[in-house]
Amino acid sequence: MSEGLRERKKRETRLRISDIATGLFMARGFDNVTVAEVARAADVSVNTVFNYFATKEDLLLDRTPEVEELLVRVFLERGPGESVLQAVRRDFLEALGAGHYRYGFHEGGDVFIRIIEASPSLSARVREMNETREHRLAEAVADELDADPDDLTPAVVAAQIGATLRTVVGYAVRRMLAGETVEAIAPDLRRQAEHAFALLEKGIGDYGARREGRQRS
Amino acid sequence: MSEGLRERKKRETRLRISDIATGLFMARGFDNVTVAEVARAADVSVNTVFNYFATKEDLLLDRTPEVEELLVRVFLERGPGESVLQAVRRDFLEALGAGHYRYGFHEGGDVFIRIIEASPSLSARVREMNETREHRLAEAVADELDADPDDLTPAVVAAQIGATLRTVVGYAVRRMLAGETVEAIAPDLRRQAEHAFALLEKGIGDYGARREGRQRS
DNA sequence: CACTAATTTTTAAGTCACTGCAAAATTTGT
DNA sequence: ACAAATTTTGCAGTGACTTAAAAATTAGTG
Repeated sequence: MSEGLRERKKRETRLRISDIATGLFMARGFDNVTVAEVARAADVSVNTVFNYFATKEDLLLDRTPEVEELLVRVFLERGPGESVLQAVRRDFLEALGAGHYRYGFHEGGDVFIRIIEASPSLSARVREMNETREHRLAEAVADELDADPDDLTPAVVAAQIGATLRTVVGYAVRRMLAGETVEAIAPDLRRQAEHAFALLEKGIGDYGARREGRQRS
Repeated sequence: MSEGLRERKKRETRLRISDIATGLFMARGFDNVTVAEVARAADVSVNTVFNYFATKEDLLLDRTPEVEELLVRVFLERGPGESVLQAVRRDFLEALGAGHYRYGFHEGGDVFIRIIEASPSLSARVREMNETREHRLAEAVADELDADPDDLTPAVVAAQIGATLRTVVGYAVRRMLAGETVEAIAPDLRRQAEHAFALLEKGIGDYGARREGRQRS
């Protein structure tokens, strides 16, 4: 009784709609494709589309939950003695080195970036995503360090880390929009990231560092 | 030949629409008021409303340009030896002390905050505003220090300052939504701001400090 | 004042995301 | 095979926003 016909069909339909929508968006841009077209191409009614996806933006940005939890995960899985900032920087650089570009959403290359950058509503969505990503991190940090509810430090640190990350990613985005590949940018990007995080680290110090002999993972 | 009838009427009409819209939004919330209602109350057609304001959000957030240039102005007018961060912090604390709450948009008290917080599209607009505010600051800093185009430092610093500011303001907003007045929050807010900026300062140091004998204002 | 050009306002018709609801189709368990 | 639960669809909105052309207003000139 792992999965009934109903569940399977739902999963398939959802995936089909999302895939077809993404394809159309890539081919013609987000704002030049209507939900009705997506529905027609996926052979469902418009209402069914909205049954699976709350907004048109969700058709493309379906993995936002993962992105929003990314920093929390990195924080919770950080090594002994590693500070919040150290963990994020390490994970970012690892991702960069491994070619897994999880910080620029999607491994699809610059196609997604172009779609998002060209659409105001998608850009707005990404900003929202960044915000909640920082809020989640702040929560997690405050929680694990059981900080005083009136202590803004977790929120400040999370926001500053998020700001740094966004700036560095923004740099990469700009160069990718100019036509360069991730591989071509990587060395510069690494340098910029190290510099940007260093700028922040001297201020944050070891705040949030997990104490030795108390680590989780 | 200071101002013809036509210009005066335009100015008046624009102001009337904006004022009436703001009044309606305050009374019944942003999403419970249609543009058609605003138009009817202002005794113009819907198209005239859109003639003056590009979006419904602009009916309320009409002063965004000022907010977006705020940090640039503070930066450009900073005193001798004062760093970017020092200037922003000083201006923020001055505003707080003087009761001029220009960092929490509008002196109207918590009413605006409530309207904005209750409306997703307005919140999105505020996020966008914050972003361009940081971009403007980054531009101005890079410009005045004539930084290398590949130097991310101005952008990183601007983003981190913006993040800090947003966090502190967010703290105030939360307490105001809980019913407290600005005056009641002020002391805590001051302390939090000093702490948050201190957190950042140790990392930023004197970056962006105007060199002695070279100031502008 | 009269008359024309420029500008603003309105009217009308439409697009598109998204909602609510009831009917129809499908799946499930028995 | 039948009834209950669930999913899909059709239909009729709502509301922000666009476009284009007609109508009203204002400006400038003789």
